[in-house]
Amino acid sequence: MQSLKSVRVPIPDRCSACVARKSGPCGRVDIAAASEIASRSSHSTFESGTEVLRQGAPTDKIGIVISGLVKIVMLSENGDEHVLQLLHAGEVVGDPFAEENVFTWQAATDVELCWMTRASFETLLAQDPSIYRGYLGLFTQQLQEQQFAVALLRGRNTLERMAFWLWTQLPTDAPDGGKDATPQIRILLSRRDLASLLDMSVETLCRALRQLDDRGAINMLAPDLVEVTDRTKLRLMAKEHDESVQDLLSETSWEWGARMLDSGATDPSKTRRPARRLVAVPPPKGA
Amino acid sequence: MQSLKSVRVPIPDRCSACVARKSGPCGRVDIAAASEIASRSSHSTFESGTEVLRQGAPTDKIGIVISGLVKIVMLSENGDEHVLQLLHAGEVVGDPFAEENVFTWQAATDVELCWMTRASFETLLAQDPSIYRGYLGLFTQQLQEQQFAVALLRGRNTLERMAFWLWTQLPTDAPDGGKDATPQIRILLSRRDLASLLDMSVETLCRALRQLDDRGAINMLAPDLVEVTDRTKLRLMAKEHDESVQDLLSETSWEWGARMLDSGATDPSKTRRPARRLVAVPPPKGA
DNA sequence: CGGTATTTTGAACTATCTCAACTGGGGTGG
DNA sequence: CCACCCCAGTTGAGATAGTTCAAAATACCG
Repeated sequence: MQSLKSVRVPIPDRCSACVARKSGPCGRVDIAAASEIASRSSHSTFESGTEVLRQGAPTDKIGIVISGLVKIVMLSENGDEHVLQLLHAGEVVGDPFAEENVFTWQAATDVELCWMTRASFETLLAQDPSIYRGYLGLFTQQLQEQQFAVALLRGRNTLERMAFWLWTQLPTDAPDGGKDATPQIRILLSRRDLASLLDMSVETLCRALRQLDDRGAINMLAPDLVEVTDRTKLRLMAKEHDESVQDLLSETSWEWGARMLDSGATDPSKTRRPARRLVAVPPPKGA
Repeated sequence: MQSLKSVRVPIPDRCSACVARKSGPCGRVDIAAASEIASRSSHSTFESGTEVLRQGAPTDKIGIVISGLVKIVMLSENGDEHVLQLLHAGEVVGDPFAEENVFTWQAATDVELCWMTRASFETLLAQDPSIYRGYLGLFTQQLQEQQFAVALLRGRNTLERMAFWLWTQLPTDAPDGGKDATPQIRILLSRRDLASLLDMSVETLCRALRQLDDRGAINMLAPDLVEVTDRTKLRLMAKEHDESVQDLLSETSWEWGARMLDSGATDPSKTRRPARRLVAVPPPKGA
């Protein structure tokens, strides 16, 4: 609806600088398709806290995050909400293959989105096969992120989850540039949202942060600004032994296959949840 | 490698009775493609507890469950395992789009699988576009199941999770056939696996079952056989108010869009985890 | 049948939640 | 400009769901 009247023009201004061309789906399709997308999409903004798509509503459109943070929320019958996942710039809002939204998408900060109707999307998909590939990638990514969200919660206590989350928020770049520089993390989410994402109460979240501070892993400069004073300590407190995982997480790209957790020690003797103890050494009873 | 030498023969015996033709991916492709699949695939069996695909290993093949139960397991560094999901007949083992397996797949019972190398699979995909569609469906399904697994754990205490899981295991058919017949559920999983799936300790799992029995929702006929004496009570104890959800879960089909939880009451005032309280009524302090 | 593995029960312990009170910044209006 | 309120964040203390450890009961299996 903007000022685009031509068909198959070169990519319009709106898109040329867009994140979706770099890391998002638009970067994976050819020029013609990209300009098709451009002509069928439009931008809009949402204030922090606003509902973007509602659970149970028919899936009539999908969007790409241009800026800000979108949270995926599950509403339960009794009216409370569980934040399941966060979406960053370049990621997709809505589930294009479902008939009805399974979850609610809400703006976690002020958000700018690029919209497309589902009908347009499907037409496009039928027209241009190059989009298929981008699509599969899209899906792979969503699946992986969900898997990651699960991995975040399973087998870690509150402190570990907090540490782990901070660990994932660390800027990925600087093993060389700022080796001993202490990186800072700005927490965009409210305590409530973050607590919900990490599946703990707000109070416990505070205490976890405090403890990380007390133990010297971080330094709280302001409620929403954390300085990571000891990367290694943070990683250890996150029960994260594999240095490489954090890098993986920051790649929001289509490429990141399914590497992720690696290791390999498969002790076939125990499948359990708690994982408080390092390894279950059967107590040498008789001896 | 079996005794198939012809190309494009009609579907071989091995496939004609296969579950994958009904509910699985093979049912969604045309005859030619199906026979291609048949010629490129082969069966094998795994004993209960055996590893089918290993976390971290390159994704060289994928499979379809013919019979038995396969569990998706996440291994953590410290050596313990978390069961994330179960796969039934007709569902897909392995992640065809990832370079490396993110998780481990293990036989939860004795299992029969239909294998195909990833290379074969990709060739096939390139050859026959009808497969694409089935594939997207496949992915959608996997995504949804993961979402469901999350929904299972979030916002429910141990008893509710136990009840909810049993609820999902109820046979879907009988609103008419066996209205007041008390359905029985055979628990194929070991206590340990089930506990891990539901993210609780084995002991807590036992106690939850006991409590469901004591309160009259179920009747434990044997450790692995549960009789559901009161469907409604079970549903209520599962904090599941929507009657239809259970049906959805049993549809292992490609069709099941993204219906699932519905309701709609969005109280924008609270985003939290615990959900013990029904609705957060702000205490009328002054009045 | 005896031995081993699984499931179940019991009782102490603890991580996390809940409730309640306190803090501090930011706006508003007098 | 100050007094006030309001809200998000923080801290404290008691309550509790769920874990852990240990032991008994039951099922499984050659």
